[in-house]
Amino acid sequence: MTDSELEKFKKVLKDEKLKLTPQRVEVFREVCNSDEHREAEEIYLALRKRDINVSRSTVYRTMDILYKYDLVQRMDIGDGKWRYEHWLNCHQHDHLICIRCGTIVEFINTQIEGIQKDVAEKFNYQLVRHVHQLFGLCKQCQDTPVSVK
Amino acid sequence: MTDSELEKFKKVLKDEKLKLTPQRVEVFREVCNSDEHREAEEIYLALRKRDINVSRSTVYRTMDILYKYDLVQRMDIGDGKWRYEHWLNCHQHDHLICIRCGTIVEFINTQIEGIQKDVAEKFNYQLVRHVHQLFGLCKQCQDTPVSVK
DNA sequence: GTTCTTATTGAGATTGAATCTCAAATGAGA
DNA sequence: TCTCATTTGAGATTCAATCTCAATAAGAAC
Repeated sequence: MTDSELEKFKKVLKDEKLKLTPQRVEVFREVCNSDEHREAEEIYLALRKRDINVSRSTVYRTMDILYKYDLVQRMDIGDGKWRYEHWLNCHQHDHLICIRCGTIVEFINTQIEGIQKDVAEKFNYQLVRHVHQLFGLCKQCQDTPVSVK
Repeated sequence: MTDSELEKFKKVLKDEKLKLTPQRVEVFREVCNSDEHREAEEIYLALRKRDINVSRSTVYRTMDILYKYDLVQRMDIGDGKWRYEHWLNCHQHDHLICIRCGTIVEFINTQIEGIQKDVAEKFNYQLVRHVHQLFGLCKQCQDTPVSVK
């Protein structure tokens, strides 16, 4: 977590009249210091592993705040769990997801962004956000035979 | 539900050694005879409304079969519920979703399909499926002021 | 048509991620 | 330092989906 990230977080809390608590800072730090796409539960467990005591409830509530004020991005790959990734200083990107091992890779394609705008315009929709996920087998999983027990 | 749709369903059941039950046929009929994107619960309620008694469990289980054998398509718009649409004789398409009223519109863009293939290839992923959803405000919701109570 | 076997159904219990409740603790403005 | 609204933690609750299991029914064999 860089100083500027922390300052941005403090500013959001101040602007929204939310309190700066050690728990919120620790949750934000945990998210900033990882490039993974993790579930709330994984973030909670990572904090516990570092002997930082923040309740599950507070992790969920803090993730809601971070998402609401654009300090993290979240994604849903269809398994009923939100996955979070740090978002400050990031560019808009989409995801390639391995259906076997779960590896998530980010991709950027400006051409698609333009087409999306055209499609929305054609249907008279005012575009707000989008979800674009490609599911497949990563190289390693293509080359690894499925284990048979 | 056309005869050919029913025949296709019967063929799948036969091929997979699954039994042709009145409940399964009624669930399939209900899905075929609507162009909406509905949740399992909505399909269950629609059946009840027509005085067709199929349990909630059976609706869920039948939707699993229909999805598994490509007789319906399903989508997840991030609210934790699967939405199903009939799929036979349909072309691959993606969705525009109104974030206020929930209206779902389908769109097809062959250009994006090509780009997706390129992206997957670039990252050495063997593309299996994709999710592409555009969220925004439909024309009507743009023009309707938010009601204040 | 009858019998037999196995799959299917229905009702309710269970799961699991996320949200809610509420008493106790704590920021932060005065 | 005082005050008070906000936040926290622990456990209860929600809700879609899945599981369990006894009763039922499909459909193959005869």
